[in-house]
Amino acid sequence: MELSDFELEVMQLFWSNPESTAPEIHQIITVKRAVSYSTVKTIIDRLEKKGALSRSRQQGRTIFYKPIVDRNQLRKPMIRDFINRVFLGKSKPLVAHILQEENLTLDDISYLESLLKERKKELK
Amino acid sequence: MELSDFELEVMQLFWSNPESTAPEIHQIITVKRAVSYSTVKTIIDRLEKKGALSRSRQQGRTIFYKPIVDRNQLRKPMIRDFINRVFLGKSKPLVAHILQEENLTLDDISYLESLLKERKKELK
DNA sequence: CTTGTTTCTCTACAGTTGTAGATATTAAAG
DNA sequence: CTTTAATATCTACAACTGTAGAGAAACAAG
Repeated sequence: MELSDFELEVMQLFWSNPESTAPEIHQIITVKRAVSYSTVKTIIDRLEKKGALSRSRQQGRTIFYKPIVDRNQLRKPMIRDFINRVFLGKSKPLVAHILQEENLTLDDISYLESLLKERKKELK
Repeated sequence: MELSDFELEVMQLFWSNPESTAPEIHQIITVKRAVSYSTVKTIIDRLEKKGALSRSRQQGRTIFYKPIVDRNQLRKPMIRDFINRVFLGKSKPLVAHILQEENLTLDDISYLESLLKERKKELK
């Protein structure tokens, strides 16, 4: 499933708030930046057409939508694609960059260390 | 600097082969998939217009281009952007996914472990 | 009921992207 | 020199994307 930036942004909101309406999503986005209701509704329509959302129920005129595709399911190919495009397919430099440049708490680090330990065990 | 997928693909080739010509780049891409010379040249023209490439010299009719923007310099905002779009700004789940799902050698793991150790030292 | 408000539907449009043909121009080959 | 091959330039176009207005339809309020 191919999603544009804005489509993905809207999907994120649906994943965080399943069973939402177009006005609600519009409301949330409006807090951060100005965008008209029409625009948001258009994106939702496109997501519906792409099969990423579906109508779950209706209250008066108002339509409730819910995500069809799973967040983690989408993330997987997106990560692979990103690594391919930006890092020539090699994941190590991406991880290295993040470990060096991005904010991580001590807890994060411990957790990631434990993941590495796991992987190491499997490989040996 | 905003680059499309294809533009990025071409830039990758220039980063790997600085001082290349349009026919050369076309040649390389053609090995993997069919695309006409025109198409490739259009992308190169756009990259030049965006200031990502510049003409370095000419041999007869043939123009040599070289990358202006730096690969790592571009990667940085792209990673941030990706984390924002796909992971709501949190880098841990991205790293976690890669550590669990992507191919890593024992050497990769040791290296990443050492990076984590570094970060830990700084945080304490 | 009438009127204002909310929400939906439909249509539109400009910018970007991937795609490539037509044409011009130069270099190479004979 | 003429012909051929290589390269560059210019133009075009359909699909996708972000953007939103106009109008319809239905609900809420008086």
